[in-house]
Amino acid sequence: MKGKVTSFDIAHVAGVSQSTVSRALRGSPLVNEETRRRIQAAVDELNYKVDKNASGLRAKHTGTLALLLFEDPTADESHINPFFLSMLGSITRASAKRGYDLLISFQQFSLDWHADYADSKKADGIILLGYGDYLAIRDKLSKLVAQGTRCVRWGAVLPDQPDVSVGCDNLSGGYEVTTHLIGQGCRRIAFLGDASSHFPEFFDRYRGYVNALREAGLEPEPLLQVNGVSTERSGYEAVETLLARGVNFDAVFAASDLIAIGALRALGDHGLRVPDDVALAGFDDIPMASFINPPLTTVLQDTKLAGEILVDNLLRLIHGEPAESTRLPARLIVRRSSQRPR
Amino acid sequence: MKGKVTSFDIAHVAGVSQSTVSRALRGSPLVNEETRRRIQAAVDELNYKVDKNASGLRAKHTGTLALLLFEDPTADESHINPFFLSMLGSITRASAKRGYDLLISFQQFSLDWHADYADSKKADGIILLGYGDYLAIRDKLSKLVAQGTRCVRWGAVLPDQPDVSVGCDNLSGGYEVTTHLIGQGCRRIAFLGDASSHFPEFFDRYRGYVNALREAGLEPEPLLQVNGVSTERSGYEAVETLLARGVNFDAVFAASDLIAIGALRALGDHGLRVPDDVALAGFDDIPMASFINPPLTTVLQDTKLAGEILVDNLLRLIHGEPAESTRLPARLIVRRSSQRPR
DNA sequence: CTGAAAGCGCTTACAG
DNA sequence: CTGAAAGCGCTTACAG
Repeated sequence: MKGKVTSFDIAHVAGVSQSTVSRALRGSPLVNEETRRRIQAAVDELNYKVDKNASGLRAKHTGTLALLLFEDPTADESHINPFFLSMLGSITRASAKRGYDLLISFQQFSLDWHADYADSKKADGIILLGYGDYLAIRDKLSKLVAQGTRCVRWGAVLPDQPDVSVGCDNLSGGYEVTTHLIGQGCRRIAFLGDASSHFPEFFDRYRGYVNALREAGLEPEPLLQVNGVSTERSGYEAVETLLARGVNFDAVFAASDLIAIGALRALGDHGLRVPDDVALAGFDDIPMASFINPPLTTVLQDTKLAGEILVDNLLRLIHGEPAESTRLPARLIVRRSSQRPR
Repeated sequence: MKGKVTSFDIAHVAGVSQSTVSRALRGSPLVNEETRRRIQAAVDELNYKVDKNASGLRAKHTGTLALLLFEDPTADESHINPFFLSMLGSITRASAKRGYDLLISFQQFSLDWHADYADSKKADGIILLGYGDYLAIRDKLSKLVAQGTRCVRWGAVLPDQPDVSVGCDNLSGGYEVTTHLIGQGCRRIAFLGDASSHFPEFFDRYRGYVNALREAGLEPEPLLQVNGVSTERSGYEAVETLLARGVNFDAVFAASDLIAIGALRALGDHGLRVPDDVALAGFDDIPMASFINPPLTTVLQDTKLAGEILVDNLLRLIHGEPAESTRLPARLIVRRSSQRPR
């Protein structure tokens, strides 16, 4: 077909200079209303679109945001954590609403993800999303920020972090779940999930759990905590570890819903009924949580709000404005899995 | 900080011309091994990345693919169909593996999605994904293809379609589900989902259902078919419609798992047990399908393979090679929801 | 195998 | 309010 239509073609049709076309299209106030109208007419007629590469090259910004979804390498490759999937949906909508495109990329946690995006001018800023070893990426984060890369992270809000993050109030979430389990009469509550500063979100949930126990006059037992990442398999194995230890427990607080779902299976396979023999609770409120049997008690994180704040903070950074890390409220959702017979 | 590092900086450090740097980086065979090594060293040292905007502008391609996920406007806004989410995951991985970035965009079905992407040179080609009224977008598809836009679609493979698509064998999927239900002793099988050429995937599933019925000497009854889109709400309402019609049924074949899940709830709310009173089957095998109670009989579509073929076909189109529409096998997964007591 | 040079389509000072 | 012109950082004929 005929060559691509450029701003020069528009200029020709509208009887103005190319500079004026560019100004009009960028919404500059310096353009006469009548002129603007003529240009718009030509644009519509020729179905013209600004070439993003050219404008990006010249103006040094791209109008796109990059979402790096990094996954724990131990996770099952074929399924993405549903929780991140809903974050992804909400981030996509939030950026679209603000006129930005979203580039998405799945990263193995181990790879050199930091250099990839903003550096090559594909995006104006990046959003980091995923579970993983925080301590392992901390230095990269610092370097990124020092280099002037605009980035925001979904995850724990820590006192001395180098970057801007948005996360949920994991501490109070963990506290509420545990308090609820105690209220159901549980006294020996296991915690399934890593509990170290490598995984600060899980750690905060764990600390909330410890706080609740202590408040009720209970002491946390090391044998009741089993490390694990956010996968069903990990949850399944954690329960088997617990069982192999021969320790008694009347409730399981899983650090994520995926862990809880795996735990539920393992409990069932070992003849333990939920909630009759063991009360169970998770964290995240993924869509599946309300569909499993019994429906899972868990903690809802507001992904819609999170996506919007993440994008807003990133845009603020891009525009050179200050942005603050934000901790979103966590809301306990009680379902059947934790309701003990009285 | 110091200005951005460009290919000229690399040329300077490596002691060659900028053209040679560009050639080396693009993998041209015209570059001496030793020269290439020097250039690579300089690239590593300065942490240089090719500017995508500049290369895209010059070379007229972007190295990115766009994924347009369009949703039925009637669908619940906050949740994306889990099936498309897994397609999204597999498409993302497939494009990454082939060195392309993925731009994603959620479109309201009604909007002017066709013009948005390839036109503005943001992507080399687009992938269309989503349920929706096929007849309504057909003209747009034709126009797109006529304009020379490279695009592939996930969906029904139709005899006279203007574009290249990849879909599953919905006809045989529908046939197998229905045959299975008949094998369980069901004789009055309801079909929940639109059955018209507006929704060719559902329609093919319906036609498979009809074929299976006829083969068994049963005649499809209009009263046993209820229109609906792929949402839980729609499934819930479809069952209520069925009940309101006062028609007898001993099985429900839902055109998608989401519909089946809604139907399951409605059946339960009306005191009907699955599978004892009514056998139930869905389509898609979303992750939830195996977690609900009872686990759902459904049809598995291989999303991993689908994503790869979609991307491969699109790249073929981009490179000016011919690409063929592909129909993927559908596999019946029998779970408890359809197993009638004998 | 390598270099000098044109040009991709914009944006944005600069000069009216 | 508008135009002429420079230049963003590459790729790719063209000429050795």
